[in-house]
Amino acid sequence: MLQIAEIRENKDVFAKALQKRNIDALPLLENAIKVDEQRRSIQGQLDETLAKSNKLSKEIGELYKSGKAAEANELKKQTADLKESSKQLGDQLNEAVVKLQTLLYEIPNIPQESVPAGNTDEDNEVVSQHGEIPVLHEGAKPHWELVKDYDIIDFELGNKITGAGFPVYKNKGARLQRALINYFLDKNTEAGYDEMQVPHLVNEASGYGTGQLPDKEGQMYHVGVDDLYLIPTGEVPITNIYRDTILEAKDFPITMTGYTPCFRREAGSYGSDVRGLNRLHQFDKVEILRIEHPDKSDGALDAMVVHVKGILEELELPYRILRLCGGDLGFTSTLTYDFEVYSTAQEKWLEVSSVSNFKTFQANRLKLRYRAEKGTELAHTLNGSALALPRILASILENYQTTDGIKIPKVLIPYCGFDTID
RNA sequence: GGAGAAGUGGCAGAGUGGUCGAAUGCACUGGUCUUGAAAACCAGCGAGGGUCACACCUCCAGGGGUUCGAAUCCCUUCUUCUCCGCCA
Repeated sequence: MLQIAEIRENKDVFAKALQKRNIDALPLLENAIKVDEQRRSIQGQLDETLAKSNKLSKEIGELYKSGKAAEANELKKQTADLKESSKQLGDQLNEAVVKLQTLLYEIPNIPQESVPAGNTDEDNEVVSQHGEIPVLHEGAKPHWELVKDYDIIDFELGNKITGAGFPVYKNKGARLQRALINYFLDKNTEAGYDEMQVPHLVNEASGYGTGQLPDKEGQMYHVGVDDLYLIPTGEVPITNIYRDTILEAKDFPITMTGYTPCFRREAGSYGSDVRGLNRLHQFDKVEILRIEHPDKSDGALDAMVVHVKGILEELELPYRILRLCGGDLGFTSTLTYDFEVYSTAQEKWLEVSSVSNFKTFQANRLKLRYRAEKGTELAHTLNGSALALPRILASILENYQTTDGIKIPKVLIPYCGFDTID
């Protein structure tokens, strides 16, 4: 959520930057400013009323103490009006605050200068491409056939137990899955990220903190009886560790990693995009997060990109890096790099990581600040996947297939304990 | 799940209807002293709104209520602790 004080000062700049998202934000911003003015005016009146009644109350107290009960009772009569109007003003203030809040929730984050203009994922800018796209043997198959042939992932079983999008990983498939999680966590902790193991269900406040609520409510599974949400990403619980926190400047940077399953309803998805492992209701992901001083967040994003590159290089998968265009940029992000791995058998690029700088957008909701020279300032938050499992798994299976079985990438062999799936 | 107790500033811990945004100690910051450090002493030190800056307003787990006035009384939710029960 943007800060109203910032909006007040940078209305036109913000509106211009938001054009990259193909929205005309000026009316939204102006409306927010208007409501904020109302809010401040009401607040002023309320404060004045409260100041008066505070003063009266003090006088009444002193009169009682000095035994002048009659005079005190006289003053009491004056408080009734004040009480009534402060109640009314309080209600009005509340209304204005909620209204402002609602408006602010609707305004997405300001894209950075470098974000390219564009509408859809076709307009994303390819920053770089790496690795060799392998030439597969005759009759190479997409992963959903391979997993059947080798009996390592069973979608039908998942259907039986739960429903579509909840696969069962079997034997070497399960082992490879575990290997990937451990490998990713090791890479991240070697790079200095502190490993966290967090709850997989979160409360409403956490959902608001990272921005899943109120707008993406439909994407999360909700446990009604206990009013808890299954996490759609580890970002939610891990970032919320620092909700309502004031850091010291020396605490920066805070770097964390964690493995969690992720649960997404994916309402409205269909077609070949959801085939096999391409889109699931439950999947595994290892996440990296950083909390940074505002001066350092741009550099931190670059460092995260380098880190994810390193992992993909080790896995020897062909990949490319995209800078998301304004139309494809997530609501809460100022700048996002997507990593896509090439699936040779499907002949398409699969997104395996998304690395973003949210600047103060999440921190404002989280009330995540640090002590600055004077007062407190909002910190910057960043996160990225390092990495999401299913599509990495899919591309390993597809790109490493041979007529003698599926080879395991060298770095994973020690984690798996085997070098071929056959 | 049942019974009881409790939730106050970074931490510890006073405060049970007015002068309390809150004693005191620790921690922290600045200063004096010292060759330097420690100790001692002096000063400062929560957050949010508001203002050019003050003033002023709000916040003592969350929400609601009583009262001229609430950290303090009442209701409710949450959390923690103790005992009992159940249990991976």
